Amino acid sequence: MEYDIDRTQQAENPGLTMQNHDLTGYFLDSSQNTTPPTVAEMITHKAENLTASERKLAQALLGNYPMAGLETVATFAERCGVSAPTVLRFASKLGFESYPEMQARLREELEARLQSPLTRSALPRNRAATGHPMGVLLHHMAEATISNIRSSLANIAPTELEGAIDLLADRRRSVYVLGGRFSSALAVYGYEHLRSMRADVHRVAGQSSKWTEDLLDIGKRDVLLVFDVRRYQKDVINFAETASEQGAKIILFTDQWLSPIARFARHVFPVRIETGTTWDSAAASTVLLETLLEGVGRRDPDHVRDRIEHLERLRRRPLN
Amino acid sequence: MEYDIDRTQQAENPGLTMQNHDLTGYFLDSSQNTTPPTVAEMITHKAENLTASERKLAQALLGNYPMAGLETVATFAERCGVSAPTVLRFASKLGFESYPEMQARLREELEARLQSPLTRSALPRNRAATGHPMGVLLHHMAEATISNIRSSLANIAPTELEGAIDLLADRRRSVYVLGGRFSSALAVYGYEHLRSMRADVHRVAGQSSKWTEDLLDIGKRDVLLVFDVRRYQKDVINFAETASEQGAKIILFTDQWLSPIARFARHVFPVRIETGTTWDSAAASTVLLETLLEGVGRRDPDHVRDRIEHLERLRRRPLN
DNA sequence: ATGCCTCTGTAATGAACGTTACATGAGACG
DNA sequence: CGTCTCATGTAACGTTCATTACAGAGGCAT
Repeated sequence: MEYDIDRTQQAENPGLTMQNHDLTGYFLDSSQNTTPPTVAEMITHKAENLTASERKLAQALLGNYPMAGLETVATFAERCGVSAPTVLRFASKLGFESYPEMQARLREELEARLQSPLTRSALPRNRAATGHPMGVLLHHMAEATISNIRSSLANIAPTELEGAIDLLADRRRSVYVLGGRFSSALAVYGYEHLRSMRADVHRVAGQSSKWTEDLLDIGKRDVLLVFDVRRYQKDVINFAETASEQGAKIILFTDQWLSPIARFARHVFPVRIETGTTWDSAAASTVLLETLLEGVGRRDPDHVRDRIEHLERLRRRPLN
Repeated sequence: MEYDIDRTQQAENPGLTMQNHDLTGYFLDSSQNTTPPTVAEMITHKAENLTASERKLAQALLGNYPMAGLETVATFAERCGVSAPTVLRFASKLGFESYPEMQARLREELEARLQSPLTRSALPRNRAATGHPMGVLLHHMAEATISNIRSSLANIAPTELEGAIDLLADRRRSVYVLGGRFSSALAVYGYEHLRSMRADVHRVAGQSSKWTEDLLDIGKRDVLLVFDVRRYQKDVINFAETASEQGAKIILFTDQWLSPIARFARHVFPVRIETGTTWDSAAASTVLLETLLEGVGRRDPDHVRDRIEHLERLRRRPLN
């Protein structure tokens, strides 16, 4: 949903430290060569300058890449029959400030590699099949999204879903729905459905300065359904935090790197959002939301049916 | 220099001490299963016995599997908003003697997965089999939606998509976005994206009596992007008809039975919306919309990039 | 409302870690 | 043969880690 200029997310490790949302550097150098070199590349690049012991380390790392480098200094050194300081000198010679920094880089590479097993392979396969570029795009988006849906929903614990349903189906609780810039569409969608199933559903919308008024009423019996994917929005986070402090139960839809709201949330649903294109996708989130809503509806089908019938009757008699 | 076979140095007591965590039933029923259960499976197995905080950890780990579990206790805890001891209790409840032991297991899984190049994403396979009703629902929704996406996008003519992209990417045209009750979420989503890519995008929203004011300005150079699925909304149809009479080009997202708007529309995108549940699904429409938006973005990537960069710069300088 | 019990965070502790300074050893060249 | 240099290991340091004990908080049944 948020524009993800930096499609290959290993560049700045989006979730761990969401420190700077500065994307200027990316734009300026314009070319597509923005991904930092992999550790493997760094090794081959520096290969000639390595000493004998360091070459042993290099070979071991490349041979069991990248897992060997994710172990402790002592273990890695022991495995290769060298001492700990040699490992540190090795890392430093590659250009890292510290050993943990090298590990962080290795982890990022690994994460990127694990995240898109299907996404990456989807595009090359069908290029021949449909000659038209738009046909290719259609197919790519379909497959990427399907991959996201599969892996997202497979990773949702049924009991977790059930817990969220319990909260939303509890008619004694008020429900507040909130989303960020792009995820507000999900908020709208969830709001309209909940509204058709139960009373006392509120949408937190408009200028964020007006949200404060909603905070007035949120108490410990209430539920906040909030959508927040990268890049996580400050105002949304603050709202959730305050609501949490006032005792509200929070249900969070976010991406796999977890919005900071996850800290206050009672139920967290991480969803895959990448499609290998410029923008992130809301499709998998939509499916999960629909699943959640369906679950809410099934909790008390009679009540929902009566309510919708009532609504239909009212619609037939217009106000003006 | 030789690799140490016994990589996990705590293997001195291979399993003697983990008797108290009862896994016997689990091991026995799975026939010739010689490989130890994955951590993911252990989580699923113990899901019901987990406390609220522990469930957050479980969700986070499954959502970013298995990298999240390879971080330090403190980091993992911080990300999920729980304390370090909770993480340790979580690991212990899963049946591990210590946190590093769980990490070792995760590493082994990862290593095994990396070695086979055609790694099927190991995760999605097992969840549907769990008898939990919510697990069944999740699986059903996922498969139904996937089927919708496949058949919807396969039936979209690439040239039709391209025509719509041409209209939306043409910056000389104004764009108006409109949706019905439930499809307004799609309208919001499309609006926000278009808005970030180009100027002169308008959302037709609020009370339908106020829509008339928008009609004042809509002329034959303009584009109406409208979402209308069953049950087709009278006010939306009327708006589209009038816009059409004033010469606006209409792009319609609808379901396979076609909203009446299809008769005035220049580009019609019918999407499957049925999932066999109480409500229709917007997921396939979302994917198609995202495809369309991606296409618009690619039409003039430099302009989009500059615009977003500008937006970022403005964001960094808040108004108040 | 009251008391019990489970869940959860705080704070302290010992161990393991990455890191550094320094000593030792091997090889190169005069 | 001596000395200089670079590679490497040893040992000690401060830091960060996982872990544990304990006390407070929150929910639930009575």
